[in-house]
Amino acid sequence: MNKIEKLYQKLAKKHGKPADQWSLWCKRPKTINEREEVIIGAILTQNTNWNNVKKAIENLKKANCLSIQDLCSGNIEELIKPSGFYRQKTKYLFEIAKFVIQSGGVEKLLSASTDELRTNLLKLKGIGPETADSILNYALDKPIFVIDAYTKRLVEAEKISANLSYNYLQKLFMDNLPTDYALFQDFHALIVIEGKNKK
DNA sequence: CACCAGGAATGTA
DNA sequence: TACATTCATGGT
Repeated sequence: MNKIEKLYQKLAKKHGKPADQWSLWCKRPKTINEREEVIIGAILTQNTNWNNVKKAIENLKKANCLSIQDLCSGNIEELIKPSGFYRQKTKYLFEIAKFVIQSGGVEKLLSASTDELRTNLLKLKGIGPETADSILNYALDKPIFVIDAYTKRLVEAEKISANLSYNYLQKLFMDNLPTDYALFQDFHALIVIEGKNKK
């Protein structure tokens, strides 16, 4: 067993099943609506505490705007204010909503080529590597490993690698794990839980 | 009151 | 390629 697999075993044993938001993000299978909620959450959580994102999602839900279609019909800017950066995030949400609709909906994206989809997502304003990969892995069940600030901190702390660049770490994790979207979902969730846990 | 959270775009050198 | 700055709210 390599270092990455050992790390997973360690975290899985320590934390068990992911809770909180992760109970939705790691749910299998997900409904279309749940997948859309994950996409929206992936934008809202950019550099933002999940606690604030929850408020924004709750507001969207109450206003019946928590879906790709309904997103476009409400006063999103007011609703998502608690998640911060609300003006840009409003634009970003419209961008991704338009993209999903023009692609034929989430169900179409489920059968799309991962590489091609990733390239197209990265062309959208407001979608960088982490958000693209969160959407691919958590919303669309694609076998792509998400790298974030917690992953980098943990890799550094565990002295697994000195190179902390996004692409390098993503390849490192994916090369040392079986290609399994569900494993990737759980593992990344555990990394974040571990990071929050020891602060 | 200061700091920062599961990023990304933009500008500068 | 490598940094610095900006975007904004709410928790600690």
